[in-house]
Amino acid sequence: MLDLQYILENKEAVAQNCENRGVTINLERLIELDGQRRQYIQEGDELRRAQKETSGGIPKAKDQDERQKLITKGKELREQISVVEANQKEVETELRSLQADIPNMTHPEAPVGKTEDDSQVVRTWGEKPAFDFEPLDHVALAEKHNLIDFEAGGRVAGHGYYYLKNEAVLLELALIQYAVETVRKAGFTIHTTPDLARNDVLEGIGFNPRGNETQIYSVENSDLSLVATAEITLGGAYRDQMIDLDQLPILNAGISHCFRTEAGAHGRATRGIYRVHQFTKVEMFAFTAPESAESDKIHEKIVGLEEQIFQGLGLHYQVIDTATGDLGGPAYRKYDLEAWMPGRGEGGSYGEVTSASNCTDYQSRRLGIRCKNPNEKGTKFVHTLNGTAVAVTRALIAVLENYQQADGSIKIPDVLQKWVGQEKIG
RNA sequence: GGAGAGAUGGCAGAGUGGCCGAUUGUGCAGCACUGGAAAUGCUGUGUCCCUUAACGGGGACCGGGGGUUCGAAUCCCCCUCUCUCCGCCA
Repeated sequence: MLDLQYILENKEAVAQNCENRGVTINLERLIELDGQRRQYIQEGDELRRAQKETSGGIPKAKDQDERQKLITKGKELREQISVVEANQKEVETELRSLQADIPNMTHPEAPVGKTEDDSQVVRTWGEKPAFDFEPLDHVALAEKHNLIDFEAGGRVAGHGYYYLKNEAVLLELALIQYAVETVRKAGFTIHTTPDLARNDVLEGIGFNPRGNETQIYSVENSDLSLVATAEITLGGAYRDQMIDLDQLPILNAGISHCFRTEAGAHGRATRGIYRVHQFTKVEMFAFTAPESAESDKIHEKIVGLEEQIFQGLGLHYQVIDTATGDLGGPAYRKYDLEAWMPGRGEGGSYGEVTSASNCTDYQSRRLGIRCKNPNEKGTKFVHTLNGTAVAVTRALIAVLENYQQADGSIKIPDVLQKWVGQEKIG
């Protein structure tokens, strides 16, 4: 969330930003509540001061009469304080809820626009493969080579679940190995992380574990949810921590399963494993010093690594600078890689394979992740960034569809062969 | 799952109802001493909120939440976490 003081001092900019992002917020109400809150704080502080004075005078009271008077006064003060505190709490609850609804500010260079179509292609790499035959989509390819069992997934867990089989399993493991090796060489510390997390961690990262539109599976009779990404666990790992400035940037990466309800996504193009309820992902997560220049630099590094991974796989992609209206709440700027998927839609189309967000201090403020500069007074919230190294299902689609051959076989990308242990499927 | 112990400032560690926002040690910063250092001495040393042009003033915070009391780090209840032992287990 944004800093309350910042919101109040930059009302116009915040309002304009919400407008650009297509988010409606009630700033007037927020300002009103802030005023009420200040008033209650002042009243409460004054009452507490009086209470201290009163109770402090009791041991020094010169006689029983004065003593009793002070005790009576203290009782009255206690009553008054509890009323003021209740009012303050009520106001703060509403205030915090409004505050949490305000999205992060936006990078000045991010393209302004309401929808996905306003996003900009920053650059492209590689070329669409030229087939002298009609390419199949990944579902047909998987069926042909016995790589994915959707029926069993449906029987066991329902629509949106699947079993990988045979070389698809080897490809999953190889993609993970390849991603892990790449980010590790780039200085990221690799982790496996919990697949569940506390709800307040989810909220701190910017996910809402409840409600009709939630993307999150929650565990009944607990305050835990299945994670939608290791971003949640990698970011949450430093909850309420103070990080030394000289330890930054911290570059972490994690392998996790990702669980998504995909509520509200029914009826959209969801053939095969493009949109599923569970997949495996290698995620990068960085904590940086709280300066935009610094987090911008790491943002470029993360996008660069994503590109390195997809270039290594030999997959044509475009880099998208996401438009304001399509940014999630925590993102200050977001780049997506969209790889070419020859079997997607009519005659192929680009499909999102990675996403890299700079969330500045939006997540760290709510998670309480701070750093201290020994040369300055006070503390600051660190900046956080996240990016996909490899989301297995999406990468798998791109590999299968781009590497299909005229003879019906599927070539294994060179960089994965050492882990898959063969050069082609079929 | 059962039994017990614990959670206090960067760290260590006192404190069992008012003299405690907190003794002390250590760490850190500054100053003195020194050719320089060590040692020593002195001074300072948290976070957050409200208020103020500023100096300053006020408030909250002893794992978290509630309660008792005129007054709580201290007493009571609930929760979380950590440690030890037992059980179970990949």
